[in-house]
Amino acid sequence: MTTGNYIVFIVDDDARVREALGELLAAHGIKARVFASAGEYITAEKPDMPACLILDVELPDINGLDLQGQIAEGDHPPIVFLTGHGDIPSSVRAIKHGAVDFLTKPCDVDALLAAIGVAVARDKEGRLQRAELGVLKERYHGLTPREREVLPLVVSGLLNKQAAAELGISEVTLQIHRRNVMHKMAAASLADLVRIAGQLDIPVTHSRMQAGGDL
Amino acid sequence: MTTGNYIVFIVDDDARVREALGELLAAHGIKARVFASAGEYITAEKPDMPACLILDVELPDINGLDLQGQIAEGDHPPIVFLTGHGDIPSSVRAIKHGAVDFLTKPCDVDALLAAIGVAVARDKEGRLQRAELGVLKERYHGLTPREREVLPLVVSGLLNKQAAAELGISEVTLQIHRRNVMHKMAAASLADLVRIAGQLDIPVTHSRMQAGGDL
DNA sequence: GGACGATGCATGGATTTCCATAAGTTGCGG
DNA sequence: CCGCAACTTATGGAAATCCATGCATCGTCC
Repeated sequence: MTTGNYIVFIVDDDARVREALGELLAAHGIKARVFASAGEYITAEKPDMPACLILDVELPDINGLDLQGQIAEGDHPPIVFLTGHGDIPSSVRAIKHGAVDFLTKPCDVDALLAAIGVAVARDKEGRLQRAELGVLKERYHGLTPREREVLPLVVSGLLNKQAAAELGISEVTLQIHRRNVMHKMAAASLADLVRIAGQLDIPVTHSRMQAGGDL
Repeated sequence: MTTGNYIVFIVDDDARVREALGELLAAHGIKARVFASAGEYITAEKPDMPACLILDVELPDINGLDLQGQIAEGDHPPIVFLTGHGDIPSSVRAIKHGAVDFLTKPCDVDALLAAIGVAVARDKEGRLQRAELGVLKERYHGLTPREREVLPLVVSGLLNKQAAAELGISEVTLQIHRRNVMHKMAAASLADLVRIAGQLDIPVTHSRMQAGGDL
């Protein structure tokens, strides 16, 4: 097992719960940081590392489920709900929105630790994904407007000739744009570029359909 | 709104519930078919159309959640759980495993109808996806063993020369295989073939990395 | 044995892509 | 005004791909 290089955020309005959870995790060598309210959690400076959020549903300022919805937009650690007065609709909503688990107090320690493990693993995976995608987006950002027009045509499978006609420029010019795109996107081949474009959700605007070559 | 061309399967051991649900759906012009047990549902001949499965957790033969696990392997309609004695862990497990909703009796009619709507929409989408993927798999199945070796090399971005060397055959022969693959897979371009290979989860075994052409 | 499909190789030409070199316009900011 | 970035075009040769035609071997099935 790799070193547990991660942190667990705990948001609960009950000081005793915060203390108990903190000690429990500390006893297992897990770094933790507690917050008494949603607002406190949101405004706090959080370290940039794999994490997991243990969230109570009943909070003094806003509902835990609503907090889940609010932070759903940006990057946020996977959530494990831990509540004393949970009901089925809440749990359903929580899981539907991506929560790792929905536990009720008092909860099984093993179940909690397992949920934390899953959440952290998911976060690590997610962070890797976001990092990779971030690199691609950065490269895409470095393209000139014209190059951003060329890219979808190329990955659609158009010939240089056809793509050039589409843009109303000469084939030679398009070839240069295409070359620049390949370089800037660090694609080793057209196949690579197609996959990169797929990850960036670049739509296939034109396709080179001709004869219906069925089997 | 398109015509409601779908059917709702109801699995519940309580005859009164079956009857009530059947009438409720009939009153809304929704086709339904009832089953008294999981086994009855599994063995029954079910029409091939968009559907949705309303499932009770407590069944005479096996647990509803276990049934969900069993049919998870193959194609099955999205599940809406409807139970009288639900608990949070059950609901969490159900949703985690892909159930559309987890409702408790007596349940809100609107909620049930909404869940059915979501489930049917999801099934329609899923059927489309499976149909497309099925066509691709069929085409892939039509490839010869050698062609199935050539495909991953080609979509990895290797030059014909390199791919040929990889297989220990001449470049000419590889070109022929490549051509056949394109035809059989009905790919209009290499870009197309790369996307198709992606849908078929064909791994990129070799890549043509050379100079680290960073920005 | 013969038909058939899979695999293999070759030649040759048309098309396309890849690459470098050279050079022109436009528009913006220092 | 000068530099710079973006966009544009041209020429020319090397490399790769696309395509057709022809042919050989091997194993299987009828």
